[in-house]
Amino acid sequence: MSSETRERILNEATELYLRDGFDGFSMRALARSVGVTAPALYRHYASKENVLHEIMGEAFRRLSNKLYEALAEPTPHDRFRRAVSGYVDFALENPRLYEVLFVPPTMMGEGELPESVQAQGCAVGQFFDDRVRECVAAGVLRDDQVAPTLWAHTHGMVSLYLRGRMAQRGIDSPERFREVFEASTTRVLEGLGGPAHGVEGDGGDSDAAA
Amino acid sequence: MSSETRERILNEATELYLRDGFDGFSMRALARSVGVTAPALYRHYASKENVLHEIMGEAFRRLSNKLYEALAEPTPHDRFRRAVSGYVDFALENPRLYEVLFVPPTMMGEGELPESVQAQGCAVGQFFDDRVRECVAAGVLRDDQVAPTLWAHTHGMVSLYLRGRMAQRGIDSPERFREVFEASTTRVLEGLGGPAHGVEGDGGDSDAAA
DNA sequence: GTCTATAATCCGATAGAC
DNA sequence: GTCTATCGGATTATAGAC
Repeated sequence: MSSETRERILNEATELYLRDGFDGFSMRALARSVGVTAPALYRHYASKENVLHEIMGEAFRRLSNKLYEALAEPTPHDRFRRAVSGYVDFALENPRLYEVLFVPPTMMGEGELPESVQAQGCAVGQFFDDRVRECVAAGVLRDDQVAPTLWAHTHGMVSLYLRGRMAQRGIDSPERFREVFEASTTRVLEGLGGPAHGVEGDGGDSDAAA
Repeated sequence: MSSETRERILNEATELYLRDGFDGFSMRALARSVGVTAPALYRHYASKENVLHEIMGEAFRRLSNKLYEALAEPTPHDRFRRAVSGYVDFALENPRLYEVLFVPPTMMGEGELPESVQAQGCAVGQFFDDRVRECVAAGVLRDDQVAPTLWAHTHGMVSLYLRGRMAQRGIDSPERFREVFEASTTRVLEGLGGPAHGVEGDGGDSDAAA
């Protein structure tokens, strides 16, 4: 069946990318891994760029699965915090998959992203928007404009750490990074809302403190 | 002279990268631009990877020059805000130079960065640390732990915008982005310190509000 | 010492036979 | 769907001319 082969190719492609990185990834090596010759791949994927886009889609899918675990938590605040920590977990445990999510268009070819992949990217953004909206409704966050702020802070911290740009400050291990990240997030959250400042959690909706 | 040729090669390499991006960059095209044959380049640079590292160094140098303009401002707070806005200006006006600063190691080859380039990266971080420390001394910011927080927020916002990850929220023009970024930064700063919350600016040290 | 010329090796992608 | 054969182009090393 066609989609079966496609799937096997994508699995091998993902593993190959995870093992050898971006510049070790070639259609010929992929063909060797799959056990066919290179031209056969073009029956399933239009181009190398196309395969890379699908790897990106796969990465989004895995990230989404990780994020959805947060929905098991009981309160909006817990769901939000677990979504953020799940996001960081994913990035630290799968740095290459995380990197491919934000690769500059310059490096993946000039072509547009397939709609399906773009939709998966939007879904991740939407997930955070929903978590934030929940928190706003519960009085934990001040307003729903903070979603980009919080996402940017999280992505920025992870991104700078993964590129070793924090080693100069002694932040050179995952453990140390988590400490710094938690502290930074708490700092940002305290300012961004919660009963401490703007919103009175008079209803006493349980999960107030960071 | 040797270093003269090296410099000319680097200039051409930077222009070529700016024009054609990462995957349009090749040693052959570079040689054509310079006016020599490809193998001649290897007398001056050990590899393509080496040239890319030097482009990264050049990008850091230009960013530093932009940042240093902030030192012309009179107060710590003004210097800090202008450093941040200069940082954003640089990123929006030179998106490809900004991208090369944070390119994943996976995509530039496995080799380590030259020490000189790494030092230039540290210098940028140090510059922000200094601006923050100044602000702490002036009572504008609460403590100097916020430097990574602010840098991460700034880099995260810029990075997500440049990758089109904010278009889904209608943030698809530089003007709109600047609005959102300013609002987000102000939000973060209000929480992170200043007379409004933690620190009383009783001395009334002039530059208090964002 | 600096550059050129040649060549080995790999890559992406296509055409056409089975 | 897969193969063989092949094209055009890229990186990189080596050998030799100025």
